[in-house]
Formats: sequence, C-alpha cells, structure tokens
Amino acid sequence: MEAPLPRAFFERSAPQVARDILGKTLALDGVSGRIVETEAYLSEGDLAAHSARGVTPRTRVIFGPPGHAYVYFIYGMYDCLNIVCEPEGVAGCVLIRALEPLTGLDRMRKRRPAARRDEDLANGPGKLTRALGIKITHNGSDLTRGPITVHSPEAAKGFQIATSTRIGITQSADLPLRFFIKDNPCVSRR
DNA sequence: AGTTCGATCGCCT
DNA sequence: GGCGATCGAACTG
Repeated sequence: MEAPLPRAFFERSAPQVARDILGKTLALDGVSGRIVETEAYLSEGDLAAHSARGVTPRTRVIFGPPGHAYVYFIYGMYDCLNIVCEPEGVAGCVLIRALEPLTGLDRMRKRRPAARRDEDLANGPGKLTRALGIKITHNGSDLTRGPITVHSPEAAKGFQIATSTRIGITQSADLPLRFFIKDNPCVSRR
C-alpha cells in the first residue's frame, strides 16, 4: 500500500474533495474498501451541515485542520465518518457514504452479519463504519498518520461520476452535493 | 430539566 | 413503503 494522501489533498473545497476522493481506498487495520459514494457539506449557506450553527463540542473538529476524521453518533446506534476539508478555521467536510469492499472481507462479514451479499457490507454510511470498525473514538483522528488512512489505488480504474441531491436531509435539500460512481453496485441508492 | 429530532438501518407488511 | 430501535446534541424555559 502506498503512502496516505497528503494533507494538501484535503485542504480544498468540500465538493472538490468529494469528487476527487471517489475511487480512492479507505483503510483501517487491514480492512479496506474503494470509496464509491460521498456527500459534501459546505462552510457557508448549507443548513444541513452540522457546522452551520457554529463551533460546539461536537462540531469542533470540522473547524480544525483538514485531513482529520469527523465521526458522529446518530440515531442512537450508528457512527458516520466524515473527512474534514478546507484550511484550518474554515468548516466543510465530506461524508463517506459507501465502499466497495477490497480487503478483509472475512472481518467485514463478522461485523456485519445482516449483510446477505458482499455488496451490502459497506453500502451505507452506518454500514461502512461498522464494517471497518470505525467508532466515535476515532473522532479527530489524523488520516495522514493513521490508523485510518486514504490511499490512491495501485491501478486506477476509469469511471463516470454521477451527481444528485443528498440523502436523508430536510434543510438545504436541493443542493447537488452527492457524488457517486455511476453503475457501481455498492452505491447506497441509484 | 425536559423535549425534540436526527447526514440510518433492518425488519415488517 | 412504513416504522421502531435507541440516545446524544442542541434548543427551550
């Protein structure tokens, strides 16, 4: 596995990072997957962003330096992984919504017994954190140092990027900030 | 201190 | 397609 993506990769606008990170590899402790679906959350004019109402104990890391994990606990059961973007002091992050499993499938299956097919192991934001073992304790983790890392794949595959509105939000719901690899079977929704 | 509701998932009909 | 699980963050008073 090659070196993790450098901090400069993440020190850009959230929509830019959300597009460019498609096809990259997310890894933790030998378990990894190809990022096939993301959503961008903006620093300004985005009421759906957790950072929209300023710095709180929860949203603190979103305003911190880029390339760190923002992990939050939702619906009493699920952890969701975001990657902090933009220069330090500016909010903005990318929600990782789905992975195509690459390595460590046996461990993913143990952690996700409800998944009937391998495509279902990590095809949702709550599913992929469970499949990889990502929890709230990883909040603030530096992705350029690990243990959670993002890499360019050894051999890049060609793919088309599709865009849509974001899933599961009620405010700022019309912004086209969801990005996914077209026709990939591990995307959470068409 | 109490209330509301959520960037979800899986099971039920 | 609908809904319950399950609990913390944020807001109200």
